[in-house]
Amino acid sequence: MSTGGSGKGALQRWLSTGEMARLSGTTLRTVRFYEAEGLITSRTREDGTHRKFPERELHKLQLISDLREAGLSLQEIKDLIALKAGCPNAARAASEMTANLCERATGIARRIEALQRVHTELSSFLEMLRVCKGCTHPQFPAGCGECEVTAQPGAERANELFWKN
Amino acid sequence: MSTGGSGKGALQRWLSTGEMARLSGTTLRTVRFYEAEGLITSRTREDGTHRKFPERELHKLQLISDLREAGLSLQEIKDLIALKAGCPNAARAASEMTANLCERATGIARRIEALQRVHTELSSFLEMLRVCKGCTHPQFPAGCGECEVTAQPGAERANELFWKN
DNA sequence: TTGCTCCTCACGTCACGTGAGGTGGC
DNA sequence: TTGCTCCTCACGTCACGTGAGGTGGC
Repeated sequence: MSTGGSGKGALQRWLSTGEMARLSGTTLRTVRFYEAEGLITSRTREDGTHRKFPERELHKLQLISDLREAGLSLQEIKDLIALKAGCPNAARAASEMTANLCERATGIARRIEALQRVHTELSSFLEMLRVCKGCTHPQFPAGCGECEVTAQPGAERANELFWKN
Repeated sequence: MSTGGSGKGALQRWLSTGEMARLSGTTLRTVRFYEAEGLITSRTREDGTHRKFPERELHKLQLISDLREAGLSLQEIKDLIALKAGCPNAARAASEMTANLCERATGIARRIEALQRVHTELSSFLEMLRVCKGCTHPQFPAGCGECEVTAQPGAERANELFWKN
């Protein structure tokens, strides 16, 4: 891991492509792809072939990765990054960014609620399966649909999909 | 919306492709694609061309859609659906299903935490933007990196990506 | 005749995955 | 010589999106 001086005498850490991937939980391919798409930037090393990234690019990569998981497309992320430069002054940029990010935040909140519902449903279904683990009825697997155990409340959809056949 | 008798005299509702899409928050294309992939099943109507789905298939579609949002691939969902049929008895099926779903539930819980972190970070950034809306400094946009307002704790990554330039 | 909903190909797209084949320092 | 990490094409994949062109009842 190489270090070098930067402004104000702070230690500037340079990260390799592999370090970027590991520290962000992504892959080599993703790091290179995002660089090619202009989402993060690198300087080529002395050898002229290996990339080196300043630590700031790692933070950007981490947030981009999180936003992708939150459902934003790369184009939407690019648009957000370009938003400030397209505004004539700070007030305008701040209010446009606010409007856009408020929508995103609402979308993410909805997504969180949806995931919590799935998690709850899977938990109910797992609760039912605890009973099924001790099941010795000979009508398995065809008769499970008629079994009273599968009436576990909150697990209806999981039962339809995974258990009733 | 057509109805017809089924066993036990219960009303059997049949849903069109469009109704399936609307009620599950997916698209016509997705409904047809999942049917082609064997994830849901339909009967062809009297006219021989339009699909009709029993209500049970809607519930399956809804859960499949939720699981997709939760990060599972269609292959992983197919494997879960096929799991029971590949087991010799109920106890075995229940414990294999439990092991698999516990992993999924943990993954979903991790995903929820990740989304909550992004949401918190965006909220901190939005908090900062409230100050920026009243900004009249002439150094916009290049000087924002040196502005003390951008030191808002918890919004470091969002600042790097969207604001400091 | 217009409008609505459904249909079947079939090519396009997005965000990477996955080899193939090669380099460079310990 | 082996092993590790990095590299550049370039084709493949997954889960649909998106027209093109057509049907059928109000």
